[in-house]
Amino acid sequence: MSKRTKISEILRNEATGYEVTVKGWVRTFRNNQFIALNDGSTNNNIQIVVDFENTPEATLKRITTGAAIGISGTVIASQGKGQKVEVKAKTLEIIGDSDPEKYPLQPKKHSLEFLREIAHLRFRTNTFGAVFRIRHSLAFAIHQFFNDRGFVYLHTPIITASDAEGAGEMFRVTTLDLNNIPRTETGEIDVKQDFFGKTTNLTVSGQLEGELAAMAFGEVYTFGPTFRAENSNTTRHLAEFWMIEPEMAFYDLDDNMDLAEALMKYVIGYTLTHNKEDIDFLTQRLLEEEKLKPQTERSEMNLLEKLQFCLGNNFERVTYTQAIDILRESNHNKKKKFQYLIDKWGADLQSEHERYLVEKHFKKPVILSDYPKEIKAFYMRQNDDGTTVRAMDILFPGIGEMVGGSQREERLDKLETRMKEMHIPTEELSWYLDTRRFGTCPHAGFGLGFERLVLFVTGMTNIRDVIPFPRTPKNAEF
RNA sequence: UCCUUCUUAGCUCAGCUGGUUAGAGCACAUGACUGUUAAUCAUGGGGUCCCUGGUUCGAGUCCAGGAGAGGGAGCCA
Repeated sequence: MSKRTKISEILRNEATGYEVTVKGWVRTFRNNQFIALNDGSTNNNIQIVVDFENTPEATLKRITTGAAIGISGTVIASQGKGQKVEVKAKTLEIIGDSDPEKYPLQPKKHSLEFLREIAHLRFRTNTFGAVFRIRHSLAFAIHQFFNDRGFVYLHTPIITASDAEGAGEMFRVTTLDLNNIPRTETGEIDVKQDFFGKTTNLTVSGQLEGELAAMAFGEVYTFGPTFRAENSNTTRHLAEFWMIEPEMAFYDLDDNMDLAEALMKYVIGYTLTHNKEDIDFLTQRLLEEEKLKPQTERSEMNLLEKLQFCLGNNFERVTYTQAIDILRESNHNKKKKFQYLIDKWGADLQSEHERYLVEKHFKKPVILSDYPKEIKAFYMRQNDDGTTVRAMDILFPGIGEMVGGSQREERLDKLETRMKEMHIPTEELSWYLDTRRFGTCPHAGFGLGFERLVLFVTGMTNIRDVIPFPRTPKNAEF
């Protein structure tokens, strides 16, 4: 068989009367005659019409759900109603059999939980086909966005020796024999004998390294895997996830917010034009799912409307202090409907509060800024009030924190003082402090959780369904 | 890690106050039909009722412990 044509191409141009070769995987085989074939180029299948009267019985029996087949034939206008064009098969080759008794996917609706257990096959379903094509588009659009603006894509290390970032529990990296750990005279693990001669971990953030490069290139971004050994079992946490971390010299917090908002809108807009079919499919899928819910729990907007709304409206920008006032004055708080009632300034917001602000009060993405310094990291720039820092979180409906960022403290004395207050070893991070010693400047950056972005754009609700092979506590399958 | 719900056929699920042979739809097999859209119709095979222990004449059902999964919380992206 010759070079194959992608199904997306045949369906897109709708032309007829020409010869093609298509290859893909059988979704269903109806009436001993009609194959719904999918090759992953689009969620839509192409209908193959088999001349069953002139095809060996043994071959027909091998056209089963999941089998890989190749067909050469003519693209013709379809006599049926479900599609405009179809391929009338001249030759049909079974490339890879699929035992229908053992193949777990059936032409029916499967639960997401079941598909998660067969993550190696779930790409072959409509839902996951759409999700992972969108995931690809979002990744591509992110690079496009930054490249268009002259940012340098920086690869920060995955193995790191600094454990001073305080961004959560880390995965230890070692080549020591765990059954026979070398000890020092005092009984501690002798890390000098380990591969790097010191304690090393998987990265929890590329931010500190990103800042170093920003002090040379002006604007950089990272996009890579990130690892957190937290024992989190939620629909929005993974032990291994992908994060985008831009870092920009000569930016203040407002510039930072502008960039983050522009990025989000650009990549969402990109998928709306390049993944229209997949988004339409997911929108439909969600609508059907919502039919099962009581009226009151249904969303006001469908997925497509939600994404369009997000593009057409500015994100609401409020300070932490304003947010506390809104929450405190809300009927929800007065009627004591919050599990944690808002009384005094300074407490960290619970996710019920964030959800109230985003989903009930503003009904759109919200950028919260200027948090109390006690609940934020050491590197954030201190405001003149002495109590808040130039931090910002972008909260999205249904997802919560999608972006966390800040203007960085560029003043060496202030930074060192804060590090000492928070017991961050300054000697170990001397290389980081060098940026403040040699040509320091105002700068800012943020971290965007890639899977959370994919969650929002696809309308999926569990983060394990938007990464091919999720790593979570007690689970590293595939 | 905490709270909570769940675990019955390949999948989705029913199984009442404990009762004798555990059901349905889909899938699968066989046959019929042959322009079907998750094709249809007929027939058929298919079960460690998550595991361990207990209560009872009798446990899918009740109790205890364990494992796994879902949802919520904390932590965060």
